[in-house]
Amino acid sequence: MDAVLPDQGPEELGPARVDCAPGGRRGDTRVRIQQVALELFAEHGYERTSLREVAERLGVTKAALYYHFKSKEDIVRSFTEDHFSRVDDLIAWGRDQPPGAHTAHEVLDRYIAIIMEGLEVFRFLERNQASLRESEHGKHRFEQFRPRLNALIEIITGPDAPPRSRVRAAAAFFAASASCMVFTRDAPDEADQPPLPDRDELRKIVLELADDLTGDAPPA
Amino acid sequence: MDAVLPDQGPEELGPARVDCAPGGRRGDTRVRIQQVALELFAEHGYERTSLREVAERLGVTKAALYYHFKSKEDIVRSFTEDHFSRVDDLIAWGRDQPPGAHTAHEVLDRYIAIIMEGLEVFRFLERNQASLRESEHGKHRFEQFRPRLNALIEIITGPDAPPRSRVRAAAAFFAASASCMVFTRDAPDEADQPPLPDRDELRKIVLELADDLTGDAPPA
DNA sequence: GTCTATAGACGGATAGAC
DNA sequence: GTCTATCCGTCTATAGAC
Repeated sequence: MDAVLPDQGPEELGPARVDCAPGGRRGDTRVRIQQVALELFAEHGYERTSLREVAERLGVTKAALYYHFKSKEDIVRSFTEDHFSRVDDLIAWGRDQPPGAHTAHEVLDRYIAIIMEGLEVFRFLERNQASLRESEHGKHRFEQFRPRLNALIEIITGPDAPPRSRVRAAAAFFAASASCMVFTRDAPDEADQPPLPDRDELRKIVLELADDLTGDAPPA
Repeated sequence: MDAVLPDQGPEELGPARVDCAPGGRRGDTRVRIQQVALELFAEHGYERTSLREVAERLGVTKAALYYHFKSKEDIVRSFTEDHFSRVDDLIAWGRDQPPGAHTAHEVLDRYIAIIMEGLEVFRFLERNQASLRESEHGKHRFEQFRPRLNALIEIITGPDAPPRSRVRAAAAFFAASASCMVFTRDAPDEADQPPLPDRDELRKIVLELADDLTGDAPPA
């Protein structure tokens, strides 16, 4: 309902991930809610996960969640806005750079870094696109992928690029993010036959592949 | 609950799309339900779309839907199983071919054809991954993407391929399907600034890009 | 800061008339 | 084949005690 949200909790989620083992410190309830909610929303789906389940997993009641967050959507916003901010910052940075292959490479590299540091959030966004598209009264819930993708494409290709260049640039971002998701262990229980590359290797492979997509000459 | 589903309606959904203009023929209620449900599930999300909405859009009542389909999930199954069958057929075909670059190219080409002919279904699957992951009692609702992706990768790369090849093959499929989705008009209302390539051009661009990802030599 | 209790709405699904 | 009416479950969110 409200347009502005003036930071309504004790502390905000840090750089993408929080470094706390499942030990026993207190005062971190808000963060624990975010972690559990993100995990369940990504694994079982936003709509299919009730706040009762989140609360139970935390050993509290539903009502406790409403002390820390004003709604279910608000929990989502709390861990997605950081991710979107990073992409927005990247777009702003990219627009300030001199156009060319070097900037394109740098943007892809930083984009991949954002994805890999916020993998859980990205997984959630990917798998719940339909739930996040629009709120019940026609207003946008969260700013969408599309405008950001277009902005990133334009940084890579420059303005008024031919369709082929634009599609390939888009493909680079799709391939990069999807590859990071699929070739990273998701739930520990899944028995994937093929062995996964470690994260550094994966990152190198993905960056190379994205460069191949954006860097080459027009067709013969 | 039941494992087998012995075809429980008048006619089954034809090859991906049905050729009927919005005229006034009858006896097609089952197909109209599928079309409307698919459209709403893809646009607003599976969980967020109630059967009441589907029925209202069709000018019938909820109960009428239950004459044609035994549950909400069953509607989804009716238009997704055809899509998955096509992919499974492609996998079977690919395994019968002699391994090599030519087969890889053919598989990618046919995969892209499947995506582009069933774009609405694919859009639905993509945007509702979380809803389709598992049913409430731990059983798989629909066979998943992952095993099929692995099978396709192995056809492209051969068995025991190094991570780099596997990631690039996967990226080819991701990039191909996502590009088809994004560079095809979705809802007619959206005002996309950049002009879209026509479908034949898009298909050529996407196939070329997928070939680039799978076809080249190992790194220097 | 967390609890109990409940309001209030809406969902999927079914029974049975026509 | 479609309708009316309804059952029963679950959900988000809130009120108010401690």
